[in-house]
Amino acid sequence: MLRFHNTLSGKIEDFEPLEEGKVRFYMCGPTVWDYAHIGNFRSFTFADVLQRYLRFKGYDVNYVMNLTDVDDRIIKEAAKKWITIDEMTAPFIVAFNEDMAALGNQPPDIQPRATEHIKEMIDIIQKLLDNGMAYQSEGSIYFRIQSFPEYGKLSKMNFEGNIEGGSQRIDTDKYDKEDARDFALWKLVSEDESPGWDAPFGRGRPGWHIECSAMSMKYLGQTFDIHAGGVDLQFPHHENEIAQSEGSTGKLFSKYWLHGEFLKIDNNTMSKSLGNAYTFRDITNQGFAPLAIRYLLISVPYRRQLNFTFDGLKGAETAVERLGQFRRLVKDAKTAPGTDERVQSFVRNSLEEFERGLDDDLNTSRALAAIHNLAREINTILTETGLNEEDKIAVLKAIESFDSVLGIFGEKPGELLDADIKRLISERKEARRKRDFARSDEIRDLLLGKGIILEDTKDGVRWKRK
RNA sequence: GGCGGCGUAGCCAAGUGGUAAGGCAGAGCUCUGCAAAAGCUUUAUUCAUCGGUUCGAUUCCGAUCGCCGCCUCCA
Repeated sequence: MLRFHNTLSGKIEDFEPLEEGKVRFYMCGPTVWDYAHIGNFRSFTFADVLQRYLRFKGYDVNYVMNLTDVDDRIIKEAAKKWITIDEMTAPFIVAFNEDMAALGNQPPDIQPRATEHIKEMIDIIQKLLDNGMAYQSEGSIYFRIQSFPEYGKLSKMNFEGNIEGGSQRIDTDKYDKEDARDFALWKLVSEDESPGWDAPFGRGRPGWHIECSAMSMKYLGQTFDIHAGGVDLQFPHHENEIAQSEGSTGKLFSKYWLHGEFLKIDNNTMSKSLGNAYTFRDITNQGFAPLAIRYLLISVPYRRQLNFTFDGLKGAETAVERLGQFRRLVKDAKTAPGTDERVQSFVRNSLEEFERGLDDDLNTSRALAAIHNLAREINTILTETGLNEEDKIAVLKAIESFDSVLGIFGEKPGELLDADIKRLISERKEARRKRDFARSDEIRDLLLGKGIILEDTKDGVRWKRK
């Protein structure tokens, strides 16, 4: 039974989708005005693991991740450069999707863009105006928080005490709002100002939060199963989404809310001023494999902060190599017919433990431990007695199951060797047979220079790329 | 100031009211022409500190210290 920590209740809950066998899942995507940093990619990678795991469990999943392509920063940047919003965001959208693919994250079923859903936003705002939950002030439209008593149910913040006694004062005079907490749904822009969209309540542009309400409900319905995002979005973004959506429909917005923690870098805050707000590209440019980054990002369960270090990344690289190697060893293993109950039970146990781990609020640490334990056990058998045919099939099937969810075994060993290299390998084999080790080593060095590492095993020579 | 999270071996970390998963690094061994790979063994009388509850706490409660996040704009 799959269980999640639901931010809404603050508790671990059994997962029961609204509709049998179907899961409607919305993930808050990136703001495409800059390269996303590695903390964001951790959230997106967990969304991917969740999405994959739901499918693994047999659910029919509709997975939506939006692109935020309109906000004040984008508008200002675009204006500064005298380009349109589309021109401004296009390279970052391309880069984001490239990075996601490199990280092994599957594309969402739908990737809607805010700028293409202005009409849906206007409709929601109109409903809120009609039912008195929004008001116009100086041309802009604000959400009236007083009209939504449940405000704060997600972030569980005590606004009363905070505003009066806290050190964080809100200067109400600064705004033309009835209540300091009220937030903008629609911001007035003048006729000549760009960009702007015409709405029955005046030309303007959307506030930040309204886009996710509009896009999630359009593609998933007024009530859907899972809404996820990074912790940074919990307040105010998600709190406001709930207010707008439930205010306009009168129905529950999302049943489960999941929030992924960011990371610490060397036990420190990740921040631009400290110079450690790495983007995915910063890290791959240092030569680290995307697969190792993926492994590191999911090596700690999503609700815990991961301490990101380059030492840890090197460790992840080794671990990932070992797993890929494990699959290759099993695949290449010569087998005897038949089956061994001991192996079959190793496989069963590790699959069970893998699922138990992921069922437990997506505990990827547990799932990884199950995989490593199987790898060790099978490796032992491989060197000591060898695998039987049916056991080999079972092990490979288990690996495919693990990989379909976590995606950490890397690519299948390719048959990318060109004829030249193949010829050299067979020449070396012949040299070794004649015990001409000088020539043998010469060839090995030659291939090493081409980035091919040769290893002699009892089943023959094996190669891998550097 | 308010709210929340965390502090487990050299490093990254899982976990539980009954005595510590997994990974990386290190050490020893097996195998090997050499190397590599792989395997095996090994590495926390102890889970920030101090009290309390309990037959028993790393796990529950309280305090202290340290780290991280949110509470303001913009997303």
